[in-house]
Amino acid sequence: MSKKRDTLIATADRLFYTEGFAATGIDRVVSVAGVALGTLYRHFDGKAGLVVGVLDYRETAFFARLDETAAGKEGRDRVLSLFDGLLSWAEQKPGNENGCLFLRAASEHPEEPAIRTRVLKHKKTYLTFCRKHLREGGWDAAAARRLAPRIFLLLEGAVATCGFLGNRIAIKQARDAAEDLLSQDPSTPAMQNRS
Amino acid sequence: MSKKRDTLIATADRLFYTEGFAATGIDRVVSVAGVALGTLYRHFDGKAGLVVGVLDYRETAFFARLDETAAGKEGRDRVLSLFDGLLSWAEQKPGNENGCLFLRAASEHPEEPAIRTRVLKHKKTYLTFCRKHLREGGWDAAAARRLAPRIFLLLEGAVATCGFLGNRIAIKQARDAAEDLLSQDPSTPAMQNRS
DNA sequence: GACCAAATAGAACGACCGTTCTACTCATGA
DNA sequence: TCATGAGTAGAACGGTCGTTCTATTTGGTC
Repeated sequence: MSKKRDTLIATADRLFYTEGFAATGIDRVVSVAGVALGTLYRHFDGKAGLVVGVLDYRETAFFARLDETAAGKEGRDRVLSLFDGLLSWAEQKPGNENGCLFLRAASEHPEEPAIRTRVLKHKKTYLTFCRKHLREGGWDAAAARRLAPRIFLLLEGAVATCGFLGNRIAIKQARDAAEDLLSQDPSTPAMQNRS
Repeated sequence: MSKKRDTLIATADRLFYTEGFAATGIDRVVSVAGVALGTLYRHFDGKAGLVVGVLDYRETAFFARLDETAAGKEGRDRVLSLFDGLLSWAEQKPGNENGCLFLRAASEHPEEPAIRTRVLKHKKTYLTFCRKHLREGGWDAAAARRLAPRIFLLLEGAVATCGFLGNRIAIKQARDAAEDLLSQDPSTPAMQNRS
């Protein structure tokens, strides 16, 4: 909508991720963004509102990237593409190995209901997103419901360990584990076709 | 060593974990601990020193718990006991679902070398710890080196998702995945015994 | 009893924080 | 033409932060 608003979100997103929420002052955000302080308060409900705005922006961009990477893939590849999309997202900018911004936002604002509920909503959406890709990959509803939390856990584990193992290795480990997990499960589409 | 020092660390550990590092002031720590401000500065090199002290304390307590849980277990159970130990650690106190304190410390102090190197050291120790348990469970050096990062990733993923799925479910998912992963690997001790 | 290290309370510091407010500019459209 | 809404610069606010310092008291140990 508003150009200034977009600039503020993009700037805050970058600063929050590289320097942390508490360590990034509101003055710093507006100064780097080249926007007046009053403008920020016109668009957002204080700093907490800005944080929520950043998370909204992140979520749509992230899931769009995953959908983009999954386009055209079928069967097991469609599920594994979640890891490929995550890798492309993580390598978007150098130094993108500081963990999940949503979890960091929640842990830095334990008493901010607006932020915590926003993070919870994101994780719920993420889990549903995994289940949807399993369905689209050929798994039935029951299998998708059973396997989705495992895929989700591997994705979250990959992000958490990126800072230590590096993006490439961490996500590859998770992807390989997911591959084993999918091919070993008795309800994989391949097995269903065989019977 | 010093009783006051221990009290400060235990108090800071609790406050840092439940409320975050930046949100927990030094005044708050000494007030809750019932210790004078000067005493804190006699024992620690400022707030950053206190953070490192807390991480040191956490690491020894955590690995001690894992070793305790692994005692007497053999083969695959010895490796899977890492997840049981993690669960018992997480359920030690109610509300212990706020992610890994080490990763949170690193992400809240991006420009504090003492803290970041301490966190890096911890994760390296953790990975080595996983490898050691694989060796003690009967895997050879090469297999342990190959499987350890995967076990590590599952453990980290479990901690990351505890806040969303709950301790019990998150750790169970990770444990089950590890079980599949170990039994599927061609170099498991059980397979070696069979040949 | 004298000594010394540890612990205490509390003030003071400079710096930064998030937020609010005022006064001014500027473009757009009725 | 002028009313309106968005943006700007900058001051001011009360508060909190981490750190340092002083002055005093405790608790053992020679």
